[in-house]
Amino acid sequence: MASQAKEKQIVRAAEELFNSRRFHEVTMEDVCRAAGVGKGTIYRYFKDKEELFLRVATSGSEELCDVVRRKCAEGLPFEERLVGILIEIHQAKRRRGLVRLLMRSDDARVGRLKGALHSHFEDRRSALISAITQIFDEAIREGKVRTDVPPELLAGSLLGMFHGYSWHAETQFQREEGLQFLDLFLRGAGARTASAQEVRP
Amino acid sequence: MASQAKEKQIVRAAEELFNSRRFHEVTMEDVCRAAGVGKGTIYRYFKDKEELFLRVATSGSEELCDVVRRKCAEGLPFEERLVGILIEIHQAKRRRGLVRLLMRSDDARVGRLKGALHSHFEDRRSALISAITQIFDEAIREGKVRTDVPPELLAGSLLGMFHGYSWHAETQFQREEGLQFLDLFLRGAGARTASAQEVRP
Amino acid sequence: MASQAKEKQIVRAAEELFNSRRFHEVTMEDVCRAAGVGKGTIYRYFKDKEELFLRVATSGSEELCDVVRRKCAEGLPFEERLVGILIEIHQAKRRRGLVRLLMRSDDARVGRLKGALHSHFEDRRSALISAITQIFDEAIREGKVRTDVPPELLAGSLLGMFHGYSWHAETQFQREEGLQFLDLFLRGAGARTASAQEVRP
Amino acid sequence: MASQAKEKQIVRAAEELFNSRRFHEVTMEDVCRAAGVGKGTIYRYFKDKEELFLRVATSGSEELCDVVRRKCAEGLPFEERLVGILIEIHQAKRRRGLVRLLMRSDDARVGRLKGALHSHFEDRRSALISAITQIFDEAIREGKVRTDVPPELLAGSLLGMFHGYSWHAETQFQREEGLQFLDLFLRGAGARTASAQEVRP
DNA sequence: CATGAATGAGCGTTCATTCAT
DNA sequence: CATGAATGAACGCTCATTCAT
Repeated sequence: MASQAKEKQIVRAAEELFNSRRFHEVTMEDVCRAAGVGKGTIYRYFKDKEELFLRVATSGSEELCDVVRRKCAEGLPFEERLVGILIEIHQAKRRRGLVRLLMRSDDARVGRLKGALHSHFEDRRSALISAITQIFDEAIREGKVRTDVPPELLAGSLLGMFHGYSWHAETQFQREEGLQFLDLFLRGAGARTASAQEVRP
Repeated sequence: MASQAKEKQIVRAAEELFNSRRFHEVTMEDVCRAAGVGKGTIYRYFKDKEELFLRVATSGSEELCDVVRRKCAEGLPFEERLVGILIEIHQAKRRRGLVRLLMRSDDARVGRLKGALHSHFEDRRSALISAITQIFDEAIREGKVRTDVPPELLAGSLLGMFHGYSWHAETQFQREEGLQFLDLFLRGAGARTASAQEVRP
Repeated sequence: MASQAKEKQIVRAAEELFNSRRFHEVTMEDVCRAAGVGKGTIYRYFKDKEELFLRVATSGSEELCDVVRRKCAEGLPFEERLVGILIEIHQAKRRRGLVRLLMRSDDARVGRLKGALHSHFEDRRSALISAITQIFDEAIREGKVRTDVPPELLAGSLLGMFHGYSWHAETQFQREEGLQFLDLFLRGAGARTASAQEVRP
Repeated sequence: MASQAKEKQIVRAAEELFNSRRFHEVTMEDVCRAAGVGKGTIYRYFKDKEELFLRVATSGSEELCDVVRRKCAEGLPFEERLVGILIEIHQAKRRRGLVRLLMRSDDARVGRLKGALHSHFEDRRSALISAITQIFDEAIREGKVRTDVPPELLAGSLLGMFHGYSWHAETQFQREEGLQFLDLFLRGAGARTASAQEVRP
């Protein structure tokens, strides 16, 4: 059906605009011009501006969640899977700024999304967190990760630290950087004492 | 001078409103009603709505920066100073939602603040980061922190991880939780091997 | 021809809608949904919304006029014919609110109908009035009605009084009520003096 | 207070427009232009277009009711009072077309006025009817009017007949025409028989 | 200085109308 | 012919901003 395509067309145009300007700075006129459709057309697909915004926000995150879940299921060592996920997240952040919302859903904006949409959005965040939590669950069982911190908290911390870390690496983020970061996360910022160093030859 | 007081009055009222609603959902009428001043009065203190918003955002962060800088200068062990700072940040986040901007100034919103105000705002973030960076500098000199990661990156990572970590601890965050978190940050999420554990008696 | 049927289908649907909502509250979408036809189809039968509205208004009145004219031609005593007409009018008002326009074509709305359509509509009113006027003409010739008031004025007055009178008798209006009303119209509201009463045994 | 004046200014401008065009043909821009005020100003006084329309409709009728009530209280013969009232109504209809609504409040438009405003409007009509009803009450006590028709029905009929009658006398309507009309109403349209004529010498 | 009534540019939204299918 | 997705002119309404009091 052609309408699927047109909807995507609108979402994509809106995405770009919402990423570079604030909600109230983006006019529906901007969106329809950017999307190359008539003004009324947008309203065939979205009840109002708010719904369009929400859709843009959630659509990005949905895709990311799918990719992440797939990565989780891969039969690789947990470090490799985490690095893969981080790379995906980093790319998604660059492509679609709104995914950022996912990483800080305490945002006032998200807090006020209404009803079903709100929970749908929260679900996305949970989905991301819980996908990563699963990896930590396995890693704990394998004795690879400390057991005194709930895996969920580990997942949240990983995501948070990555957000702060990748701040400086705006350009690209590939396997190598991913491993560096993971080393910081897994071994900690503390100095390695002589004997501790020996442990990891 | 009375105007100082009135200005604070307006900022405080606006702060509360901007924390619970989006920029475009807060009207100047709301602000002046909440502040108990006439509508025109606001314009004696702030050029326009945007400037008011910025002021609210920056004023919160400015206070936080001051507190953090003071904490940094205290002659305590670096772990204690970090915990003190984290507690302050946590409280500031609860009091003033806009401080959150500080912790993720990659936010599209901040990215578009104009001219002098933008850099002034960026400065706040840098101030926070660099205050913490200083602590890490010292800690590196004392051999307490790993040297293969630039201290600035450590500061960013700490802040980020804290953001993710404290997400689950919405209620309160005191010295004890601070130490737990710091342990995670410094020793990492990886499992302690037998010999490594011995190192830290 | 099928188009005749489809046109009627549309008019009937529109009729119902225009009776319960104002012109601007009825959308063409409402009409086509109610009529069970495509949106574009309406435009094959009516130039625009205005024309549809007019057609609805006039179509109701046209039917009424036909019935009234037929009643006029019946060879009954003039009182009986008038009562028959009133009953028809009353029913038409209930069925099709727009007939009301007929009875008060001074309505601002009617006053602005354009060109040919306007006069066509005015014609309907005239038709109604003149049908009744004919009856009065005959009655005057028979010496049954006062001669100092132009029959046209009598017709208008009858219609008007009936409108006010029937206001209270929303439910039903049959021969008996018709005769009561006619008595008021013909003998007047004034008290019957003793001798005057004698006159009508 | 100046706002009273400005409100009246707006109502008057709107009145003129609503009298010559339909609700949906009058734009708020038209109104504010005609009233000589800014667009936003209207919204300080009226919640929306609907409320403005309602106000226009009711304000005209309120004034008329006052005048009519005053006329009712005058110590004149009932015929004189009725004529006075009719003249007022006629003038009001010419000045303010919306008063017409009063005379046909079965209008779909009125039927859908919401809540308090609806009843307020219905009240006006009742007020008009009941003022006239009072006159008939008195006249009945004086034996001047027939007793077999409820005075309320007489009032409604009078108003209705007058509406139909005055249709032809668009120009002016003064005491003389009033008496002619009243004669029709009181003595009826029926022919005066010889003896009946004698009764009223 | 403080106020809030007044303003009007500009926005979101609607809906009559068109036209490719 | 019938359809309904697409259109965009036009509208109601908001609200940041001004300025007379």
